[in-house]
Amino acid sequence: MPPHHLTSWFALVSAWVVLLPVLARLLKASAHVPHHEAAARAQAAKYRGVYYNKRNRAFVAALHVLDGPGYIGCFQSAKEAAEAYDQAVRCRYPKPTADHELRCKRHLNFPSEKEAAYTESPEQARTRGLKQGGCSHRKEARSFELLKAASDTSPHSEKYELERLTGSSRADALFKRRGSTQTGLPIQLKAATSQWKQGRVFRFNRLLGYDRMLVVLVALDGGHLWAAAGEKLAVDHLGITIGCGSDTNRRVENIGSYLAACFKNTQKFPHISVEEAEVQCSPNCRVEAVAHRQLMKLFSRMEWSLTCPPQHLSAVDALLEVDIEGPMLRLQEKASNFHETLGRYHICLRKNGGSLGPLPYDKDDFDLLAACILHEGQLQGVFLIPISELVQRGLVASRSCTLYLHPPWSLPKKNGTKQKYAWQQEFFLDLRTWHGSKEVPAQVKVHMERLIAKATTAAKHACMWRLLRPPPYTCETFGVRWEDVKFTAKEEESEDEGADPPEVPAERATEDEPTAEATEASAAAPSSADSTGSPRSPGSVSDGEEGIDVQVDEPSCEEPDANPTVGSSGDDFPGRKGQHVGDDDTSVDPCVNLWDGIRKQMENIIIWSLMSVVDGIQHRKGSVELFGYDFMIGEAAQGQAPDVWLIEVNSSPACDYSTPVTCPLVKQMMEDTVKIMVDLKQTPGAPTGEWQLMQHAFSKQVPQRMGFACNSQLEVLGKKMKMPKAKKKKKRKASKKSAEGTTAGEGDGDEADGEDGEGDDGCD
DNA sequence: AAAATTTACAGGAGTCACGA
DNA sequence: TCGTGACTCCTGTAAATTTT
Repeated sequence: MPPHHLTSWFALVSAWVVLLPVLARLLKASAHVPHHEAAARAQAAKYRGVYYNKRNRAFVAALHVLDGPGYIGCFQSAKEAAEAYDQAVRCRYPKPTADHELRCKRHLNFPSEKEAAYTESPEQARTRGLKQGGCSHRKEARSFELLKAASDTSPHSEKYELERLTGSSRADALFKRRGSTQTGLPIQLKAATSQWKQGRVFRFNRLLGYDRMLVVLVALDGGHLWAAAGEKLAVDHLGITIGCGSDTNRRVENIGSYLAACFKNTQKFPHISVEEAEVQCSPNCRVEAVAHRQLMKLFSRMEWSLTCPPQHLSAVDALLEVDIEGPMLRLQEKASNFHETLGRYHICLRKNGGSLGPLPYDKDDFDLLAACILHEGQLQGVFLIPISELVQRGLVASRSCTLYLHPPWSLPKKNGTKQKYAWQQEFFLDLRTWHGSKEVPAQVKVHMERLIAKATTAAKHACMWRLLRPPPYTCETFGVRWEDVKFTAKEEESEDEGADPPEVPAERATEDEPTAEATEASAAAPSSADSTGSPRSPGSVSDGEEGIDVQVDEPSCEEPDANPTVGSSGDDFPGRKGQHVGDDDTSVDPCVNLWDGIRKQMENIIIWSLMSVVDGIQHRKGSVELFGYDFMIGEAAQGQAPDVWLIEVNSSPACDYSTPVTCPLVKQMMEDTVKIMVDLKQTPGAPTGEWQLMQHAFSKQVPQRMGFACNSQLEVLGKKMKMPKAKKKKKRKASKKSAEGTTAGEGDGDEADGEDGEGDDGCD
């Protein structure tokens, strides 16, 4: 036997010697599992939510959700358990629930043909994707807010402050001396919402790897804080049950003092700088974090403010405020290191599309792309490209693609490609000579101002409404969850089919189908009674005295018709402005404020519509009526306000929470109505919330009519005039004679006229 | 009830096929 | 052979689901 064969033989034998004990253990283990149990497990594995319980020798069906253990029951066969699981899924996520169809398709063991055939629309997929994708950012922000709020109440807050670090940094926050730019105590934040019943258990994951760092565990929905040194957390995941040892051993009541104590213990918690914290984050995220910080520094040198959006939006990484009164530019930040082998920089232009995978950006997703290019952690330059430019070049809004960036020192080698990317040079800022110093080179400064002005103009002219900030209140403001309060069409149908269908206004049937296309605006207007004469519905409010007639026909309407409160202010929400363009900004064309025109038209429509029915309204003391106006806004011609069209007016409009958007609006409206009905009556000048007094020029022209509608005391003074009988008879005889030659109808009309004339005479 | 695992997401970096 | 662009991979996170 040749020597090399001998070697192979020995290798084979030694491999078997090593493998045999392993095989023996495996065989022993498999022999230990009874055949029937293995078969049962295989049966259970066929179905979702079904497990084999060897102790009971039964199949367990379980649907575990956040608010309960989810045990369904034990069954003799796996199929029975699977059917029970399906039933539980259908109960847990009934039809009106969001994602019902998708859950049925994905989760049911035996979906119907219709359920199996369900396909998610792109909008639904994207909404779902954003809901999941954005949650981590929201959690991170929320946990920092909670920690900051807790530490700010401490007396130590005068001396120390918490600084939030960029999202991907390994440390989430630095606790440092107030105003200091030096190092601080690195804090890793971990957030969790309660699991199980009564919010008693909080589960934190991925706790390892934070040595020499203070780990703070935040209970998002309980407000509790726990803290421990990173190295003391010897487990990767930790469940904390309120009241148990896991809670009491780590709970920190006075976080301010605790942080200050940790801050002083530099041996245990070595201080680090912001830059050091960034270096500790993952390589992928580090690029982005480093770029963001340097970009922020660059913009601060220009006295511009770069902030994180208040709510995480998938396509918006930061908000750039160039001017306090100016619009806010929504930035999509990208960063790239130089690719050594390929000799280029590149970024991916795509966004999360839920189950549909990556999607291209939409033309309204952001205003400005800030693509940073780095080398060894230093910002070499940045491309500031308005989204309109990207749209024009087919890089967004049509497909998701990779954008290859070519700064002047890394131009493509081929002439054709060089030409293809030549357009990028216009949007490039060379920052190689800047080095983060206080003075930005003058040439760069001028170029940057020009680029930002260009993006600002494009953004302002693209769509005015995007620049409006959302109302300052959401469902959370009122401490409610949309899932708990939402009103569904099904519920309404069942209600409508109930006791008195005739009393439900006809408009109700159509009003709760919100259309995304139609811009809906609701306005309340005063009235002394329901013009339809229908009984009061929950939409009506009563104050026990006069109605809210102050809104239209107060004598103060005699103010000049140029009263600016009518639609010109644009600040219908606190802190929300129409985002007027700074007049002094000569480099940018002033943007047309479309909202003022829209609002003026809406108010005119409201006034005219009420004027047209004012005669038919009967006053009812102590009552007011709420009207809901539906408007549609047409397309605006260049530089002109768009036409506003009235769709319908609903008396006693539905005040249910038909959408997550209307839910907080209705709640706010209810609260503010009380301010008008109670507060304003008791204290003149009291705040009225979102309600604004409509002082319309037109109301001046018909003071008597409006006064009549609002229960003014109309009284006829004087005494009845007695008409001479003979004269009257003559007149009647004369009219009788003339009536013989005419039709009976005409005669009736004359008689009526005569009576009217009599009345008029009396009045005179 | 608790622990473990899977899923889904975003982001930059890397790979590979194609064509000039 | 090299430049280009589409596609995949890797990492980190929290939520959801599965298993014990």
